[in-house]
Amino acid sequence: MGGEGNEFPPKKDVLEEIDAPTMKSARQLDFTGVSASDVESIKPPTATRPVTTVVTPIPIPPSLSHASIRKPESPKSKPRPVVEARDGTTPQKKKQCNCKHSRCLKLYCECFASGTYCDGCNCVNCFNNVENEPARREAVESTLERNPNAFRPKIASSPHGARDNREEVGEVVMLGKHNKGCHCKKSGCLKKYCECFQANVLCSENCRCMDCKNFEGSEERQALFHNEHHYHNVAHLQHANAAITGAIGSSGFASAPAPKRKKAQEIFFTQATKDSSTHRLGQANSGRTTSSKPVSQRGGNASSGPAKVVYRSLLADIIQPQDVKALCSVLVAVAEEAAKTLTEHRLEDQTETSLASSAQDQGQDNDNKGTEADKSGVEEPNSDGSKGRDLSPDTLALMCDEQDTMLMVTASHNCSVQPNSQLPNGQDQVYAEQEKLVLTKFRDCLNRIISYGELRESNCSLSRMDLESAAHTAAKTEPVVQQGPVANGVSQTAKQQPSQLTTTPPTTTTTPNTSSQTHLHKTPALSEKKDI
DNA sequence: GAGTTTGAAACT
DNA sequence: CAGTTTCAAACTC
Repeated sequence: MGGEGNEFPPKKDVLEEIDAPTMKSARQLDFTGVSASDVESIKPPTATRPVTTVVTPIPIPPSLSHASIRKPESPKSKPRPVVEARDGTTPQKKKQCNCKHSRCLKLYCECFASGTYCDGCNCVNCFNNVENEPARREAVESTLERNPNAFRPKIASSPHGARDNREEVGEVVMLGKHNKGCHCKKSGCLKKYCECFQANVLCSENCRCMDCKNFEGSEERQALFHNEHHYHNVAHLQHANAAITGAIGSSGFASAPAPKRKKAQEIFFTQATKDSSTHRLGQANSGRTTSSKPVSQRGGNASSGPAKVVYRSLLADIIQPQDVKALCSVLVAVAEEAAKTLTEHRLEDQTETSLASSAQDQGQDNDNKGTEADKSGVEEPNSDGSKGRDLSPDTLALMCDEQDTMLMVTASHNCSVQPNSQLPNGQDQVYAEQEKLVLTKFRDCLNRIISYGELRESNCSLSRMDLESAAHTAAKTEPVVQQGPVANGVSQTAKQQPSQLTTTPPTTTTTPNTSSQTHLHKTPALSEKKDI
């Protein structure tokens, strides 16, 4: 009838001609091909596991069946071929189903859905076995009729290709995405209810989930992984990273505090259709307020995450991009100044000593100027007219870096920092001195930031103690001071510090916000700026 | 282990 | 296509 039944051949007939060419076989191949190979290749150590039973895909059977089917035979033969699912492709774990009402002939049944016979399952009234092959076939047919992709792997291999190394989170690299996408509403896509999460892939534009936290850069997700897998070392490293990114903080560069980001990002990057963007945005919104963290966490499922520790750097929101820029400017200025004074000294010395050498110096100096000028198309970031007169290579390097970080420009060739190759006699000493100054300055700045972080930390603990002690010893006289460790000079400053900190409950480490930002501006880095 | 929650699949 | 129901896994207690 209607042509080869490319898509939906009349069942009965099909059943009989299945092994024929048409789509059936194609489907099978697809199914087996993908899942099998993928799975096989990805399958972790467990691959060793007795390749037993399961393995076979086969939503359909005739020809294949004999080959692939190992039969249910051994009811217990395979004690949960577990494969912790976190392998990047289709879940690929041969689990034992517990179906009761579906006869294991619907996609509800994992075995059936994965194209395998039930084997050693705990199902009731199971028809997903050789004995009931006819019924099974029929079921397969109708399932395919409903959804031709029903038996195809749900996870498409790395569509984003590039992502690879970016997101490792101490976990298996995430590849691919769910073909259909999930539709989660309450799980935040961080529980196994979520098919994406279960398959260990990030949610994608295919998803229509709400309040999704299964995206690249999601703090919740990372925290989850850390907690789950005890990645001691990695965890530390990533904590550090978190601290760093957190410090650079909300505004300027991506990573803002709001998780729901990824999707939006994806949209931008994929220049996505309005469509998807609305989706994403919708999600973002639907997922409770933007700064939702506190809210969503509490509001969330009672379970609210087994230990959903969301790490937030104490420096979060403190350092703004403009601060970084300012710092760079400062350093450049320092370098310039140092170079100026130092070279002057040097010139004086040299003129006194020998004319000959000075002549040579000048020659090279000119050369340098030439090259530096060349290099520094960059050169006037400060625009204060001081022109990089004699900017050292290091300074130039700094400037290049500055541009790099601030403008995300690949300075590649511009930054061809020639080490210390042909430097005139004393020149390298000047550079060395210059470098020293710059680094010192930079170190100072970092120290201040660090101490500010410590200060904040002590504030937090103080406020915590305050709350507690306030509850206990209400009208007592200043109990505080005894803060253990950091108390020293810090505690004092701490008191002058943001009242907000003392008022905010411990949980609110997540809400530094505006006020704290302003603090920063007058705290470490800034005073620095003023100095200069 | 029982009960609840969740989201996919199936159905209308 | 949207809304509802069914189902089994995931999760909680």
